[in-house]
Amino acid sequence: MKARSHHEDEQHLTEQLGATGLRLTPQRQQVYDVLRHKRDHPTAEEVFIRAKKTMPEISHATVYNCLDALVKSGLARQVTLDRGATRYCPNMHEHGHFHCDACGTVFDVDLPAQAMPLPKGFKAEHFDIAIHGVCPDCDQKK
Amino acid sequence: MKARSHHEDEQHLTEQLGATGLRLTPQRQQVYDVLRHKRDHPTAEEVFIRAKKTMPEISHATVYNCLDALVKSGLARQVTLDRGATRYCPNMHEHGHFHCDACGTVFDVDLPAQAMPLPKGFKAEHFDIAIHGVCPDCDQKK
DNA sequence: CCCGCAATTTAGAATTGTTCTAAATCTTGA
DNA sequence: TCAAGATTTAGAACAATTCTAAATTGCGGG
Repeated sequence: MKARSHHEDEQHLTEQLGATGLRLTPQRQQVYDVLRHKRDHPTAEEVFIRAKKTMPEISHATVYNCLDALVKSGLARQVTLDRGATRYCPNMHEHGHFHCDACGTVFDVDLPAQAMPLPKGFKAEHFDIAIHGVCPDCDQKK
Repeated sequence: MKARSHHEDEQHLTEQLGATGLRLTPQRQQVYDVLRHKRDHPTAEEVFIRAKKTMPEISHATVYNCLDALVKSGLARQVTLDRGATRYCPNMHEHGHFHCDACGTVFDVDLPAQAMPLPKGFKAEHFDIAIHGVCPDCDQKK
């Protein structure tokens, strides 16, 4: 994981958002910071709660707006598992998500960069790989 | 796709449910029939509407219960894409789901049976592969 | 064959997650 | 400085799912 200075970070955000026709606002900065600060795949609600700690006036709708903006600009990914709330992940490196059925934790897992062969004519834009199972910790505790 | 007689079908259902400690009820049969009849990855709501055509008294909660029962027993799979409602798929053959961003259709796509290497200690139970892109039809129309 | 228990279903309320609305605020470029 | 467009806000509205308590069903034992 390459570290990035605050300034570089801001510039990166501005660029990526700009390319999608969006602005960098304090709220979007804040939501992005929340995602980067604790990469535990929080739900929109969790992001809302964390963001409020340093930006108490931020609203629910804004968090959804910001998350959507980040996703559209390629700064974050949605992670959907089961029927629960959608989670968000700022790791844009190619990876999948391992969900531990015992403790609920979601882990990023590297994937072999393999071409996924699709039937003729299908144009893939994006892959989402979710794996369900038991993580090492929970497996041992059994 | 191997055809199955109604009788064989019922026996298969009874067995699979039984192995999970569940009974085969008329409602579960009906929900399963709905899934098998039109394999377009319906949401719980859509299953509810279709099931009511031949079983008008069936309730919302029962449809969720039946779908859960089928999933637990390995007779159907959940398909979660984006933030929308969860969809259901009676195809238990190993496959992934291609979602066309243009027309919204969900296609079953065969996957190469490849071992997905996981970090040490992780025990995988189940893989879910979702692919976003454009289907051949929509790609041509552009 | 009937009984009682546990599983299941039911209607509807409650909860949770997400989107919408209209008004206020902020930017940006002319 | 101003107008136009983007963004944020609070709260209502909507959608998806789960819960609840009561009624029904169906199997195993007597």
